[in-house]
Parts: sequence; C-alpha cells; structure tokens
Amino acid sequence: MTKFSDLKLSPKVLKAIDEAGYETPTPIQEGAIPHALEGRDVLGIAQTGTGKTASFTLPMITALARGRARARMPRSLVLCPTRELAAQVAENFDTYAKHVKLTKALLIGGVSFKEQDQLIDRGVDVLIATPGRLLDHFERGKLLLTGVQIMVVDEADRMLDMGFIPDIERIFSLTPFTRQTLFFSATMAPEIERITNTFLSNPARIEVARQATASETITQELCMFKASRRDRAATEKRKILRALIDREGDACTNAIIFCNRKTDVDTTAKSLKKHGYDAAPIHGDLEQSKRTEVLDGFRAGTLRFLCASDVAARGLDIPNVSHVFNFDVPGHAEDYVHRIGRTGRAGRDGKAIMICEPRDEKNLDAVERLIENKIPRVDNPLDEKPAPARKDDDDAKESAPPKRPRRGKPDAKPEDAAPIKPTAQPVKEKKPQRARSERRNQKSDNKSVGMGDHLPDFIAKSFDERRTG
DNA sequence: AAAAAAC
Repeated sequence: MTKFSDLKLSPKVLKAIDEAGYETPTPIQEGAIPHALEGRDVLGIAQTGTGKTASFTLPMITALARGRARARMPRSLVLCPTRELAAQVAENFDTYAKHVKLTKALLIGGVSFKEQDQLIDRGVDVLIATPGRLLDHFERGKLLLTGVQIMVVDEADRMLDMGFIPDIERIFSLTPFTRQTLFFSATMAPEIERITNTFLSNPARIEVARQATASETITQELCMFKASRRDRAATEKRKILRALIDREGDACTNAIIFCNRKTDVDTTAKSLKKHGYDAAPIHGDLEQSKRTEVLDGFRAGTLRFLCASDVAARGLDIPNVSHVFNFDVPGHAEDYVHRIGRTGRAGRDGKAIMICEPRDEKNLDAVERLIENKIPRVDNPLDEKPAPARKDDDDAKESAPPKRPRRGKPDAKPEDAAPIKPTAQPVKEKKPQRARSERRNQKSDNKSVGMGDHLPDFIAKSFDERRTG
C-alpha cells in the first residue's frame, strides 16, 4: 500500500503530514499527487470529503518550496466558490507548510482590502481567493497574475452553479498559458468539460468514487407535517424541530439545521435560542466576521446547533457532525445529498432528519428519485403526546406577547419541558452495514449505491439544460 | 424560488 513517504513530496511536507497524524494517502491524493509533482495538469473528479484539498496543497507546497515571490506577483493561485471554503484551504496550507517558508494571502470579500493589499505588495507564494474579490484587486491594478505558475480551481461545478464561470475564464486568460493547472469538480457537466478542454493541456484525469455514499453511513428519516392551521404553520414547524431534536437525546451531540431561505435561518436560530438551545445562524447576508465566528465556534464544539443556508451545504469539512436536520425540503434535489453529506463523515455514523410539509411533496419526490430510495417515514413526535391541555404558541418573534402566568400548580412543569417519549422507534432501514475498516478502505472500483459509480443524468447537465428538460 | 459572490 502506498504511503505518503512513497510520494516524492518534500521532506518538510512529509514531516508536517506525519505530525498531523496521516500516513496513507486517500485515492484522490494517491492519484493526483505524482502527476502534480511532475508538473502535469490534473483533472480531479472527486467529491469533498475525499481528501481533495490536500491533493493539491501538498504538491504545491513541495513545488513552491524553492524560489521566492516577487511583489504583486503571486506564484500560485487557488480559486474557491465560497469564502468559507477559501478559508478552509488557507488553513490546509498552514497545516502542511509549517516547516516551509511560504507566504500566503487570503483574498475574500467581506473583509477590508487594506490588509490583503499589504500582503500582495510584499509578494505572496500562494494566493487563495474567491473570484469576485480577486478580480476586484486586479482591476484596482494591485495585482499581476503573469507570475502564476500553478493555478487551482476547486469545486468547479459549484462555480458553475453560482455563475462564476465567466470570471474563471477571465482569470485563466490573465495567467500565463505555461502555468500548471489543477482542476477539481465533483461532476463533469458539459460546460465544465468545455472549460477543461480549453484551459487544461493533456491533463491526468483522476476520478474517485464518493468515499461513502449517503445510504451507507447516514441513517435518514422523514417526518411529514401538516399544520393544524395555516397561520400556525411556522410556529408548529419550529416546535416539531425541537421535538425531533429532543427525541435524539444525547446521541445528538451537534447538528446543522438547513433552511431554504435566509430569513428562515435567522428565525429558526432565534427560536431555538429562545427555547434554550445553543444555536446560531450562518448565511450569506451576515457579516463575514460573524460567519467566521459562528463557524469556528461550531467546529470547536462551543456551538451545538448551526442553522444554515446552503452556503454551508457543500464542501465544508466539519468532521464531527452527528445530525443534519432539514427544516425544509431543498428545492434542488442534489442539495439534499450535499446537505446530509455534512454528517456521517470519515466513516462515522450520521443521522439526517427532514421535515416535509404537504406543499413540499413535489420536491420530496425529486429527492427520492435522485437518491433512488424512499426515505423512511417516522412519526411526528408531537402526535405522540396526548393532546396538550394548553397551546403554547410562542415563537421567535421579538414582539411576542408576554406569557400569561400559568394556571394550576406553581411548580407545574411547562409542557414544553416534558420529555418526549417516542411511542414507536424511528424506522431504521437496517442495511447490511459494511465493517468500518472495510468502508474506509473502499476504493474506486468498489460498487457503491447512490452517487458512487452511478451518476444520475441530471448531474451531467448544465442548469439551462435541466430547466429546459 | 433561492442561495452564493464585489463594492
């Protein structure tokens, strides 16, 4: 079996890998690193969670260890679709370049130009950026891309979804055509194919199957929910969410709760907090400092519930998420796969629970068609209790009327605090689980269900094609 | 119909 020490990485990089506790490369690393070290272009087709980031950072650090950056002329460039992903890549560089003298700058929006400018002025070896901010710097004349020897495009399919492809093409054209290009995408939509044909030259194509498919390490559940009255739907849905969380008990160490809309992310976070849950929101309308703070807290374990928009659905690597709650059925079926993929990572078990209202059933159908499975239905936890004597209608509105004093005994427990006892065990579709070690060693030639070997048609289509059918 | 990314 190949070890990192068998790859021709610099000894200083190997030392850092060893200190980080890694010995054996993942399939994408084993496939891509030798080609990248030879200076070849690489086309990596891999999902996140496959060790993709290190498959380009490690050879880059090795290649950049010689030589020095000149002012305003970065020697390498990594492009990422979201700010959080860019920050994550930057951290990866810090981990593996700790014994190498490399300078780097993170160019993302939402933070001041000044610091970024100063770093560029001094000269950086590695520039990690989101496209918008990078072009902004370029247009201010602060940045020359003619010295870029290595360029990385990460999560290209997501760049496509987000409309970044024109920017990417522009950035490509600003770098010398002699550069080495490392290009990563989870899928090969025609548009992505076109870009790679245009900007990569004779790339080594490395393709790895999804490390663990949704159906293997993630237990999925679906809770159907119909509001008792239309104007109570929002409040009742939040109540269901709490009940579903409570039903998981201690098994739910932390969780990401996905909502479709930014306003619902805020409301849900506020509501949970109000009910004593340790929750905070993250979405694109929040200040970057807040986004960073919240995500750091969740990673560190000081925050238990992360309420998120799809900004957090893809790519973010948080190893220990026990649960994903889909407060809404995602409007794009493929987002379901990305969202629940935040749990059950690195061979751990994970649980994904989704709430579905009648009006979301169309979207649910699309999800179930995509994953080629019916998600096991579980009881609505609120139906399991005897009809409440009194409706506790509080929600997240700041203007919520003050609570009336409770009737009855002063020490009577509010019904919300009563432990919710499931009358029926959630239906667990017990699939024959492969042994953990076997799963970890899963190679690309293994048969896997879901999105592994088999690629649903739609994934290979551009958004326009999907719309037009 | 919404999310992300630039000021």
